[in-house]
Amino acid sequence: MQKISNKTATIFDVAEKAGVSRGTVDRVIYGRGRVSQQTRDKVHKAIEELDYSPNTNASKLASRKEYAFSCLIPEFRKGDYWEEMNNGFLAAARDYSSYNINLTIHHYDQQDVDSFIRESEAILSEKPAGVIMNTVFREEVTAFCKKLEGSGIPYAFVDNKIDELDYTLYYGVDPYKSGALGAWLLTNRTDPEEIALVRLLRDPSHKADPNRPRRHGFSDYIEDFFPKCKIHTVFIDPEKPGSILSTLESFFGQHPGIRHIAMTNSRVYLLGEYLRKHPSEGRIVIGFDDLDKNLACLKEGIIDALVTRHIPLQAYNALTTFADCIIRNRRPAHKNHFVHMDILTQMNLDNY
Amino acid sequence: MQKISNKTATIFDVAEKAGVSRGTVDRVIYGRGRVSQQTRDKVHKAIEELDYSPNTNASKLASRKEYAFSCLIPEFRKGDYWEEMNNGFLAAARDYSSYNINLTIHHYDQQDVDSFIRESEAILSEKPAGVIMNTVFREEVTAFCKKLEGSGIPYAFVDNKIDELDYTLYYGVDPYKSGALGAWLLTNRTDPEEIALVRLLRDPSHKADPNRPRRHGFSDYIEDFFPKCKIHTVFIDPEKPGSILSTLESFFGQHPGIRHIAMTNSRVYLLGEYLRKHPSEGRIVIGFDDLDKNLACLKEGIIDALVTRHIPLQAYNALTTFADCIIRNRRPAHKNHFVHMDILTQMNLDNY
DNA sequence: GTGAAAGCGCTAACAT
DNA sequence: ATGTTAGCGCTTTCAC
Repeated sequence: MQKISNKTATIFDVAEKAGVSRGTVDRVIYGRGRVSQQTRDKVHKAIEELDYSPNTNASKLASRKEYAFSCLIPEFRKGDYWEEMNNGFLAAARDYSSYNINLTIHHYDQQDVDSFIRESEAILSEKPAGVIMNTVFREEVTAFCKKLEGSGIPYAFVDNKIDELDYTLYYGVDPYKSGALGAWLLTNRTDPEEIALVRLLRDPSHKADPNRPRRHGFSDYIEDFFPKCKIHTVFIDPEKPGSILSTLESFFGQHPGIRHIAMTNSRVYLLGEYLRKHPSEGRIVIGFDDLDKNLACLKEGIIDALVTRHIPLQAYNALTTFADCIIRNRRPAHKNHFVHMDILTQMNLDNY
Repeated sequence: MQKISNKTATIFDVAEKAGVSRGTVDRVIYGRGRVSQQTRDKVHKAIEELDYSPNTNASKLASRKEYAFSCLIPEFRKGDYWEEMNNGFLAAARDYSSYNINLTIHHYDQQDVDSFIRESEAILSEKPAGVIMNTVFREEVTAFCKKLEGSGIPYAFVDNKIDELDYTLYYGVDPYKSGALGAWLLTNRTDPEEIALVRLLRDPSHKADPNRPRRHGFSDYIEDFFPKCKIHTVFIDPEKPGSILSTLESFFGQHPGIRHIAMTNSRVYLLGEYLRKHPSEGRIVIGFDDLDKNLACLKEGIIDALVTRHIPLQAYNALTTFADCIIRNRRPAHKNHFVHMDILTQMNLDNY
């Protein structure tokens, strides 16, 4: 029999033991003011001896300082990947509202660098307590981050990152590994001779290619394990949904031997119409991310597996962890928080 | 651009708007006392109009009532399944200590019904605010729950449940489905002709067989999809680790054609020695639950996949959700909380 | 550099 | 049946 009860020490106990006031203990813990080294030591000693840890409820309740966070992510349409992210941020902001957090989410057009620059300038003028963003435009993100550093504003990355920068926190999967996992799933059942990698046609002028690491993880895996396998790339145009079916019919007409199909972006559901119209025994289709439309395809049985993680949860955790760091004036326990990748199939689709 | 800020209404605002005192609002919200229907309506109206929701930080902080929870689960050795569960409960109790929760965990011997009865009697005499347990001994659990109902003590199940009983909450996977998922994983790569199902030899007198539903899910799947496949059962004795290797060598010596091996309990790591000593190309081994030892086998590559979920998290969520219900005097949003089943392979083992 | 004290929003015991 | 009020443990402003 084990008993857990709960007479935890309070800040008052620490103050008493250290022979100082509660205010001083608070200063020591969070580095909120100048405290003499001597008092600092006494307080740390008392904390240790009492095994004190702050009551977060009281802390949140009493905290009256306002923290403004800015978020800079791609704009989206209903059901898109970034809508899920957005929802996660909103949920975090709501749940942390008792911490006096407010969040401003800025959206930019992934096809338009200028929109990114415009929004990032807007954020700078807001002087937020912290910024959280993804890193599609490498160069511009770097420039923005340097400015943030200049203003002493900490920033965090979600989904992808730029290793060279001094970010506070990263939350996301290892994209390269996720690509490899997708390749494994695709080839687990049967060895591939030819693979179709379906990609999204994007405006050739735009500079972002956020899925590159994942794609490389995918193709490296295939090259390593199936060196004789040929990967065919076919582009479909998400802006012209009506064209997708015929593009695919024409492509697969020319490559009748392909049984393995993958899409390394989040929109494998775009294949739905084609797959439904051309059922094929022994064909395997994999995709990424748990968009509702993707899950529906999985359920329907026209795609076989998804590599994903809880998107909103990732955003939620990123913001709350980042906020905790800033409020507590701390660095995070882990700077890089790699998120576990889930494998989703028809067999374990429920309750996700 | 979206802005989320946070001027949430307080209980004071609600009281003012409804023209009553804060105490009354509290009574209405949590049904803590007698309030006239008229005031009740006024308060509900004010809550609605202000979109009020209680500040949980303040709530937890102010709550001084003590809640004693009792937990009744199997005893365990280091690294066992139930140790993980136990850890989850402990973590929940710690995190909720500011809610004045204390937890008493009772352990019984899964081989010994009497120990279960003894511990359950002890719990009854403790008169806890709630009891959380698993349901290995169907009959005795039922009797115990009836007594709890008689004393007005709510109870929750983890891991498995007895549908007929009036439990407050259940947290766990659908065990039947988890078995089917295991079977799918086992047979995904190659069709099986013969399967070895390795089971634990247990004292024949003991009444518990907690893995039966999972085993049935497993075998039903195989029968459905591979009707010609023969499932061989072999028992190993976990109490005599030294005997396992020879048992398996003898068994597989007699069945040299077997390439598919499954264990539907949590201890697939017990096969480690045999698998390591007898490597075999094209053999597939699957197991259940993310015990550290199982994960090590997965990493080593001697087993191929695990079906699992975050065990401590499941316990954690079960206790915290249950406690919330009791403290708030509410029923849970979902009585049955089916947990998602994760597929773990070498490819997505990291960061789990 | 440090202490004192007024809240934060809520609960629960005590009044009425 | 409803109002009043003293805390819960912490933050933060204001004094010194």
